[in-house]
Amino acid sequence: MIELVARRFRMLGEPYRLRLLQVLESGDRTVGDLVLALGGNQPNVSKHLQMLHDAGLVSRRREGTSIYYGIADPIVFKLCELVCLSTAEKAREDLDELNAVPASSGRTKKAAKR
Amino acid sequence: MIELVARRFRMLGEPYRLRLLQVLESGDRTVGDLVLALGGNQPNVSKHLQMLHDAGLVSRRREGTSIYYGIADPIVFKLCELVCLSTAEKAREDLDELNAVPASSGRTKKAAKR
DNA sequence: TGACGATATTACCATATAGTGATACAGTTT
DNA sequence: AAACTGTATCACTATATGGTAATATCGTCA
Repeated sequence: MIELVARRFRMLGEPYRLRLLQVLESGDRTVGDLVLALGGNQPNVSKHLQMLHDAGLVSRRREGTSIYYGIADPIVFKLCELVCLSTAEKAREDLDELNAVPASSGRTKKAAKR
Repeated sequence: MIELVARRFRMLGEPYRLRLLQVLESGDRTVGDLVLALGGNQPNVSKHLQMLHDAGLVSRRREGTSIYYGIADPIVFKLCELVCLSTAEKAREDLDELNAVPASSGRTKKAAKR
């Protein structure tokens, strides 16, 4: 069970796949559309889409010679929203922490506390 | 930005790390505790904890010679809950789909529609 | 200070995964 | 059926990642 959950997170742990999902959020697209929208070559896009489909995150339907992919599980966006918020907050904290060390450029105190 | 979000998802895409977080949900633990609780060797556990700490998901505090790790960002559990629900649902659907093909053992109709 | 317990780091190997070019396959049109 | 378009698959390489053993580091206590 944990293995399945981890696998799902891994699907979202790839920037290109996140961008694919991001484009699909505005509506179904063909493989060609996605290649044009994001760059990269077609086999790679197909491979990522295949993985997302196997994981049940995107849907697939044939229309003539084209194949349209779409979001199958909207949970993706809830997840991304949560992670975005949390990530942004951490980034802000990291900045504050840097500013909290008003020392000059060189290694002034200790590099960190380990 | 997308890179950071993806990195965060990747942190959750490893079964052993999910189990670490699962144990930490019930309270802070030392590295030794976690080694005992989950098995595996100490360097590996330390490495995973280090990664989780770098990602801002767990906290770390020293107490004598021991180091206690704890959950730093409770978002983890919201995420896991969502993914668990969604994963379980997909598993159920997959089962239904299998049952919907009442055919016998061999390849009776088509393997799949590709 | 020297020995000890707890944790971190290093070095290494094995495996998984992403990217890419060539090619195969499916559907359409003629 | 042949040619064409769109998509999937294969084969390969490069890189990233996890597991493990050996070793270093840190804090404590005698």
